[in-house]
Amino acid sequence: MLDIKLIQNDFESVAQSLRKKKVDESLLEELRAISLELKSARLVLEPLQAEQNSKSKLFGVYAKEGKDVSSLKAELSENKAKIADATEIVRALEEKLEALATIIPNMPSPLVPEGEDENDNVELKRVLEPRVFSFTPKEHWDIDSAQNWIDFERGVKLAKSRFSVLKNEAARLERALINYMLDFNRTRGFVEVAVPYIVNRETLMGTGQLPKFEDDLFKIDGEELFLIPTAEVPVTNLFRDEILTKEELPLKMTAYSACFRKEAGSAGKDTRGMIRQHQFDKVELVCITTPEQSEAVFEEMLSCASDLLTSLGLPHRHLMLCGGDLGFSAAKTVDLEVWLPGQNRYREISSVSNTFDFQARRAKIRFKDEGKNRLVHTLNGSSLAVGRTLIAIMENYQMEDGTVSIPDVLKKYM
RNA sequence: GGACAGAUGGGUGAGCGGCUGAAACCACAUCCCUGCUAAGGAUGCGUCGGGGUAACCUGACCGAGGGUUCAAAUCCCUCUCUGUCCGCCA
Repeated sequence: MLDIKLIQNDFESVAQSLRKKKVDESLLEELRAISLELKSARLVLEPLQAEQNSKSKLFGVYAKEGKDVSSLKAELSENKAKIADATEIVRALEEKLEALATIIPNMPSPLVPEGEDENDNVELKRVLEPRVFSFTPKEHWDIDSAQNWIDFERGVKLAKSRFSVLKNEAARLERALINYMLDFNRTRGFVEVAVPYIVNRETLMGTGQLPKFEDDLFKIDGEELFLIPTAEVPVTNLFRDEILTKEELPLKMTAYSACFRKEAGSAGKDTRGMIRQHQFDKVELVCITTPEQSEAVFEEMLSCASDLLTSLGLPHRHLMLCGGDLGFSAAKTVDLEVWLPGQNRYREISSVSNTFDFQARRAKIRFKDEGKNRLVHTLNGSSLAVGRTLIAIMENYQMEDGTVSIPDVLKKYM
């Protein structure tokens, strides 16, 4: 959620910033109008409440002293009706404000480049040279070994399209990758946590998936519960409604989880292979920091994910997302794209974002700083999407004879 | 799923329909003492918001939402969650 006060006091800078993200300015204008209306409506209500409070206290005193209270009682009853009207006005405005404030995305950081979509993202750097093949590398589903590793048809039989089954080395590689990534992150100071895969509405509001993106989530029938689209949701919300101490920050956490996404907007995209599934495994990084720490921690997370790819021998590049491609909650995002020789292109495998205080304001995560409560910054990043890492290994480590070799660092995990 | 009990500030935990935003203790912060010493003493200390340069004034909040009342943490209703016992089950 954006800072309503900032919208009231410095509308132009908020509007300017959100233009980068292609936000409809009329929404913002409306939000400001309602917030100001609400302010004046409260100015009507509160003196009435103050009057009611003080006179009700008097009532008690009079009654004890045996004085006549009938005229006072009449006044109070009359005032009570006024309060009811004023309260209704305030309540309705609060509801409107809430509805609007929760669907407006975060402001991009000033460092975020202008741009419409993914074509305007800015490449920051490339790490590792793609391997030169003496044969034409195949896409992962065409590699001979894959016939024995991934069963797409039976995944569909069990659930529906965009589900698959891993077998043999692929199943073991998946498990090895998860363990390797968690251990790697632990050496970088991230504390491992294991969290629920099903969460409630408040939790999803906290990180920004709700109310706007309910269509992207799998909802449990008959319950107000949803399958998590990423471990970012439960891990960040661990501290919802809490006031932390400055000393315990930054909190650096890592979690493995399965992730569930409806992929509502991507019909027909990546239908072949394992790139885009309804269920996938991911190891996530989540950090909670003071505003002063967040930029440095962002860099730590980014290098953690990038070094992980490097340690696996996977060529990749860093992309700074432009305003138009930035997610709802993010102020700044750097994507890591891994080289897929079979597809002959880079594909997203990790995304590291700083949301500044956007999620913290929604989730009410604060810390005590010299007696004052301040909002924390929250950051999240994948490290890495496990299924895509598996694909990347298959395509980058494929041999001419159709087998796949295993990166050295993973051998002890297999 | 059935029966009962409970939900109060960072924690434990009092709370009679008005004098309670809330005792006490712990934790924490600042200061004092250093002949009660792994101690003693003083003061401060909930959250969010409005007004004011400031001292300060003021509204809401005691799981959530309704209701009764001039007045509700306190009474009534609904819901959620937690605990205990029973049932079921990894």
